[in-house]
Amino acid sequence: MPGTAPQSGTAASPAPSARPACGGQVSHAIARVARAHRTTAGHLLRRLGLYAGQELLMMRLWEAGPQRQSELIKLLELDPSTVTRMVQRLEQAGLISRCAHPGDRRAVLVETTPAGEALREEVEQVWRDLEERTVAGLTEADRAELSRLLSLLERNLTAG
Amino acid sequence: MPGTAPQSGTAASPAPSARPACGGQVSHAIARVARAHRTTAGHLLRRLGLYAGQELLMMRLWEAGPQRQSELIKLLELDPSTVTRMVQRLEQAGLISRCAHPGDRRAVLVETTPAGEALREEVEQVWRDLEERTVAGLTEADRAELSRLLSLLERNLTAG
DNA sequence: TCCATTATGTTGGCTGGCCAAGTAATGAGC
DNA sequence: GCTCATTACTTGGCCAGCCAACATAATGGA
Repeated sequence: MPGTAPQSGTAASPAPSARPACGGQVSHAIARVARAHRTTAGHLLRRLGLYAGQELLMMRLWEAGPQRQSELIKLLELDPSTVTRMVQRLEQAGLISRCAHPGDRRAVLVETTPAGEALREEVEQVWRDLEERTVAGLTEADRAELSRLLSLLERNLTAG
Repeated sequence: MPGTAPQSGTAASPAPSARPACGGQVSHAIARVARAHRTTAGHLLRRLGLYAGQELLMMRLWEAGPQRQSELIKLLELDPSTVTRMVQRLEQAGLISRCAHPGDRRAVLVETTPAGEALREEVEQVWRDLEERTVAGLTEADRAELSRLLSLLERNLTAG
């Protein structure tokens, strides 16, 4: 019961939100970490004129070059409608351009503009900073272990 | 300046064989796991008439009883506007009710309705299922290690 | 050749979540 | 009492992301 002495004070010696067993130990932790992570990324990216999530699309284009939207959807594992709108906004922002696919009139080819290309270094720097900040204080062994465990979780959660 | 060098001071000894480390090893993993986790939770909750995120608010109310909105904001670490709308929707769904705080005419007291209370067991079961599914195949030691590492990440990311 | 199936993308509608700006009530200081 | 900062909450606007329904185009089979 949280009713016991919620009166702030000095008792907060351990972790701030000391939340003993309330069912979803790891689940809660994942959710909290992920939100903080996304928020941090969002703040860093906003100075570049991007919103969290958009940088992943740009990164794919930088790495793999012009692609059809369907390819981006597969790679990013997003809903088609999400990518459609993201592409629309990035196009309006002048960072990417769309053109018809020669040979498949259904498809849309997406590619970066010079302005989009110009962001590459900064965005990659943001991600390096973010990663560094995220795993600060962890040993190499810790990082490897964390990657291993997260991979297991991802397999668990994408299986069904 | 950052030229073409692989950057990063720490040696990337772990083979970047298949998935070339594009900067955010852990960052990417966190993002992917969290999205899968949230999506899974969303699917499970939808059968109960809830959206991902709403269950956390309900859980707080179940555990701590009627509360002012400002308290929920602090506990959930959400933006005030987010909570306002979440509360509006949950009220419209008949799961919670709002009433004026006696003694502070600014504040709003939020409490569960019988319909909201009736969801408690099912939602808690969903979270148990979700947790079980998330950490399936991990040993007790793995789970403890994962919790420890995630706590460190959270501290890193909420520090700034 | 024609038709059903599949692939590609779009729009509408709904949510969580944030920021910025604004209203109303409280409380501290003078 | 009066002023002013703080607190509590709301609204408008914007984004990511999902589902459902849709129109178009390519493909495969009869």
